[in-house]
Amino acid sequence: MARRGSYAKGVAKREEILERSLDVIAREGYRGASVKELADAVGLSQAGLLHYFDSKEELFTEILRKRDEVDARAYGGSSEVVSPDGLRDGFVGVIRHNADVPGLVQLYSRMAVDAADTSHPAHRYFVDRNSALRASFADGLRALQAEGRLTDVVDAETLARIVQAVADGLQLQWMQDPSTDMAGTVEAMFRALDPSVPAGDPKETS
Amino acid sequence: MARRGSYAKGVAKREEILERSLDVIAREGYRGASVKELADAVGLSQAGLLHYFDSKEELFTEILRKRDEVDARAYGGSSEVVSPDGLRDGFVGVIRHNADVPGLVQLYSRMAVDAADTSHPAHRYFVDRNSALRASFADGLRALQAEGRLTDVVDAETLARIVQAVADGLQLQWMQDPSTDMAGTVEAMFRALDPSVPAGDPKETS
DNA sequence: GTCTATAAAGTGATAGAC
DNA sequence: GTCTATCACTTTATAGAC
Repeated sequence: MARRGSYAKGVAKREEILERSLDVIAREGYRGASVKELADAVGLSQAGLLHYFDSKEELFTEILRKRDEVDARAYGGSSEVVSPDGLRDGFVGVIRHNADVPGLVQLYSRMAVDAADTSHPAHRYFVDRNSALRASFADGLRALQAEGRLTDVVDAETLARIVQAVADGLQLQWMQDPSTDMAGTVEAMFRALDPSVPAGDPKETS
Repeated sequence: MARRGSYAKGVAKREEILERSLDVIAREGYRGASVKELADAVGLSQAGLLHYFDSKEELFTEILRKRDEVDARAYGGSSEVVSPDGLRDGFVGVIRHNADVPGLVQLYSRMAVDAADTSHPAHRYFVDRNSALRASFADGLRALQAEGRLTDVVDAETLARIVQAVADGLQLQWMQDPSTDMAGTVEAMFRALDPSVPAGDPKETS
């Protein structure tokens, strides 16, 4: 950001790098990859890649941002006003999709841990993203509560926090054991929190 | 493990190292600490510390094990047969305690990500621990279901998975923003899943 | 804009003295 | 059992050629 190469061409190349990086990491995985590894995969030298980013940490933070951008386009969860069901389905859709891109899940989780440090470039990214995400969830969940399809024993903000925690926590479980059904479990959670579902007939998860 | 120094004295020293490590990491935090840093903190040279462990990864895995051992003793969640309420309260107790040991939360989360790799020494630790934990949860949750204090719309195994995910996911949120009320949110979750709680009077979280 | 080359600082692990 | 010393690498970042 704010680098002198921020002219049209440089920006385009930057975007291209981020998109290629997403692709490569999604396919080939991320295990604390070095700048050099990513550079090789992207077809640049290490120095050539870092020409576009101030540091490794900034580079990987931007990759996460780009991923959100792509996901938002594909699953429409961010800018538009959508129905509560649309938001819920988009959320589940992203989770289902995540099972196909293990490297990105790993990158996200790893960065989430590293960014606990307030001086990490991704710290602000996570804080902002999480609160925006939760606010958006809370709106959708409030609407579901109003329709009687979600418990109102707990306020929507707290439920949003819980929903987000489930999604992140399931990723950790899934990384250890890829047979974990992330999307199915999230759907089960919504069912469990839906007072309009009749008791006593536990449905199968998958 | 299985090192020739497995005589009484060596074992005792090993235990002492692990306990000191827990203490130091809990207090001073863990940000991908090196063996040397930990060695200094524990009062040994790097080589002196590694004399007791085969590798860095094994060392940190053992620290996690020791932590479970300590927590199990303090919050009695593992070996004994306890009431469903005891198990639930122990669980919430551990979570409340975790807010006082940020370094351990960070170590745990970091290792959970790294151990996604099946060849990581902690991989088996996490797989075993998670399934044991979930089995234990499932038992307790089943009992709660039988008493009508927990939804039976979803089977106990899946609920156990959800509960674990919430705990792990909240840790990530809390690391980014320490004002996150992990224990309170978990309690809210149990309330939200309790069909005997009357609707319509959302209680405050904390 | 991209490269090669290199700096500067770690890392985990091991050999060997004591 | 613990230390010092050192090995063999790897890492990010930067300087400077082209």
